[in-house]
Amino acid sequence: MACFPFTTPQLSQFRSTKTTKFLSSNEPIHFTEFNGTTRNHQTLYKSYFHSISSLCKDGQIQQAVDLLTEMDSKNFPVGPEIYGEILQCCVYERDLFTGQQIHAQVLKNGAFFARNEYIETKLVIFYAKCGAFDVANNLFSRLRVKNVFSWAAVIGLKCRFGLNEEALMAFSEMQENGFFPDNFVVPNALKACGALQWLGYGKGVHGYVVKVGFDGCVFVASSLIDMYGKCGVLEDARKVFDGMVERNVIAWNSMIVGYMQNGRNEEAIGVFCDMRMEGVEPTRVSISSFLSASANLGAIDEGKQGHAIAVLGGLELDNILGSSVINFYSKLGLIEDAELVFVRMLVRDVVTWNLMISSYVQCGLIEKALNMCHLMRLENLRFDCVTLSSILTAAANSSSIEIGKEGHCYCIRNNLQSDVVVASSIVDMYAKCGRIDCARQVFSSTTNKDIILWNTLLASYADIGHGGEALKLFYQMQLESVPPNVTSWNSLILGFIRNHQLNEAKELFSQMQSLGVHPNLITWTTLITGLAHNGFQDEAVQIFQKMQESGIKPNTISISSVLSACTNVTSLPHGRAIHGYAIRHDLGSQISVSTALVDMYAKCGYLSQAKRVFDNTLSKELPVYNAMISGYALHGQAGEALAVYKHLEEAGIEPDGITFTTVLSACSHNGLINEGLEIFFDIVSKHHFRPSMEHYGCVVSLLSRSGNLDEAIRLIHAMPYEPDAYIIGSLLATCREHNEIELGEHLAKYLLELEPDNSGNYVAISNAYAASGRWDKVIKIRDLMKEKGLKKSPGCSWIQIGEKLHPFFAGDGSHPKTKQIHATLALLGIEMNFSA
DNA sequence: ATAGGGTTAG
Repeated sequence: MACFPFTTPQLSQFRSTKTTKFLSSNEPIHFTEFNGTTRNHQTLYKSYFHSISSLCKDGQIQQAVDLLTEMDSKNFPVGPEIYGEILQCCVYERDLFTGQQIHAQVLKNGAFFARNEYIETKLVIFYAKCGAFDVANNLFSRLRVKNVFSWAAVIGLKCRFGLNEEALMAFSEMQENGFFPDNFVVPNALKACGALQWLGYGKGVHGYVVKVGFDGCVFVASSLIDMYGKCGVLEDARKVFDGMVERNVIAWNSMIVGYMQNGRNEEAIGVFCDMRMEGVEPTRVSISSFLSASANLGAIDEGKQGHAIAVLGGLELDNILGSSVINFYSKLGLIEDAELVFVRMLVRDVVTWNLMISSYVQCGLIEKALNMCHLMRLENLRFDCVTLSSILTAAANSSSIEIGKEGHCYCIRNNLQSDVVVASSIVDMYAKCGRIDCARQVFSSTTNKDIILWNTLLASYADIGHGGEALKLFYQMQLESVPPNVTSWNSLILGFIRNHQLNEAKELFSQMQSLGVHPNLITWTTLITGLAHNGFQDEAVQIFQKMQESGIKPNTISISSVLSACTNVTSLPHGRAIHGYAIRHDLGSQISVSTALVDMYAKCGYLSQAKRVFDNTLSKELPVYNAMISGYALHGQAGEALAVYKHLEEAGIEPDGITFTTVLSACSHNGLINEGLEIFFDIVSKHHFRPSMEHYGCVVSLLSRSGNLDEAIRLIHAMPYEPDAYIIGSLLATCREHNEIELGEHLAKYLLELEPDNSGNYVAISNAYAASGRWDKVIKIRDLMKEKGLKKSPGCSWIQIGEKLHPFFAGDGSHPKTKQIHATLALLGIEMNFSA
């Protein structure tokens, strides 16, 4: 029998008026059932109740409990409403412990209380709100009389535990049992629909809302906007939003969030602006969503204004808003600003730290990232999945297997390796550290493989040119019901390109289209780069044009890629046209484009034009210097190459191995012995760089070309590498020029012992003989090769010039370079015959 | 009722 006049948790929304409302109501208080009730008792009871109520209202829960204990010790009868009041206070304070004490007292007082509908409902609500999942559900299932409020409590609980399906099942069940959902449960149901993206169910709830007239409730309307937003149906979200008579800031925020989370960042920013125009004060939610949208668009001015609005509005930088600001600055590469915000934040949680760590990793500042991890530990915060995936990415990008293994071990110890994102990072780390075997092992031991995990391994095989293995994986993923997406296809294509199987790559490209998978910018760029690097320059340019015809706009990477195909005089006009396109689309000053342009003009022999682009490049980075230096080196202008190298040093940019190789080879080809040696010494003493075999090779060739054969040989002995075929070959080449026949024979013998099956060595030896006019030896070497069944590397064949046989990088006529070579020789008036 | 971080392809 219900004995308490109101049992509405809804009234909790009007907490401050509740007790007065009760005391002024005319409803009877049913404590006549207690013995010896008198007028006096009633007054005293009322004053106890009033005191407990006020204490509860002020959150003085312990004092309220003390009064309750006092009543109990005086054997003063306690009515259900007092327990209810204290329980409600426990709900507010999320005080599970005290609530449990009250529950115990209720049980102690016997069946009247324990089986009181009001108290039972309150207990369900109490346990539900305190997140005691099992207790709340058990009590609920044992309720004799369920009502809208207890249903609402368990549905809300299931929602908070992310059990959205269960929540909706309960929502349906309550209706089947004849209860009509009120406007307090509906938002929970809608939230579950949004989380599950169950648009149909959500629309059903919307229908119900309209039917019973809840659509005027801002809570319900905001939830509808959120639900449609989460389901990606922004048009319907907008309709609800536009139809609202009165909008509160949450409705505005839901609309902004909806657009932002669906990648419609411009519209999110638009709604934010409308909101300000209407004079609605943005909250932290509005600003953090606005900042996310700005970050996604790279909208630097908007985002900075958002930060300013937050500051001016006096909004405290809590974890979430602070993280959004940091995210904005770091996504725009403004890492110093992100650091400033981070330092000024008063509280920092694991997300804030993770953001800084991943920002550093993305900027390649591995040391700083690891230092952040260290500081984070000092603040007693534990690494989570996100921290580890950033650390593993750092290890992958710097090929640091030691850090990678440490990260992997940490994951195993802390059970993080079952997270698919972490698993993908581990697989990628091992692959990028050259341990494809470990990558495969981790992949196999991961139970829940998602498409990204499959794609990670696929990309790993592709990267090392194992197209066949990639293809196997591609079939296997389909057998395991993971349909490949465009990224999978891209890796598959890349796998064959890396193995120089261009026809297979092109075949896959058309296959994917006939299967209805649309190539994206990356697919096209992969193909363009592959064609350009394998001698199919013209086709690369054609593919670039086809890409534009298919409506895909090139970005800086695809432009750089196609420019790398325009490196001969025939394709230069295309290159110039693309240069124009880049300028028209404001991409001409992008560093990667400038670099490609410098490279293109330099390779085509237009050095002054290359220099012009180089000089007009504002913030120069190492690659553009390297392109310029190698351009001069290629055309024998060692002096100019050295000048650019000096410029680079003055700019305070640290050269890399490629810089040294180009500048050393320029010196070597032009006999600039002093300059070359000086640079070689600088590599070690000034740049603290370990010279590679290539660097030694350049100096060996520099020394031997200038006649210092003894010095060259001494250097070979002194270097910390076993001499490779290239270095011996370069020495061999100069032996003939200096008539060092005996040394040459020695080197040739060494070369064949070193790699008896490398056809390149036979070519080098034969070239050396050709240089000294020993055509008989050239023929002998060719016969030796035939005897051993060795084939020349693709693109190299014997060319007969007059009576003389030369090994030549000319091919059998099918190689794309053939045409070029044909033209070059024709210019020299040389007629030629190719032989296989 | 609304808000923040990590993984794959050029």
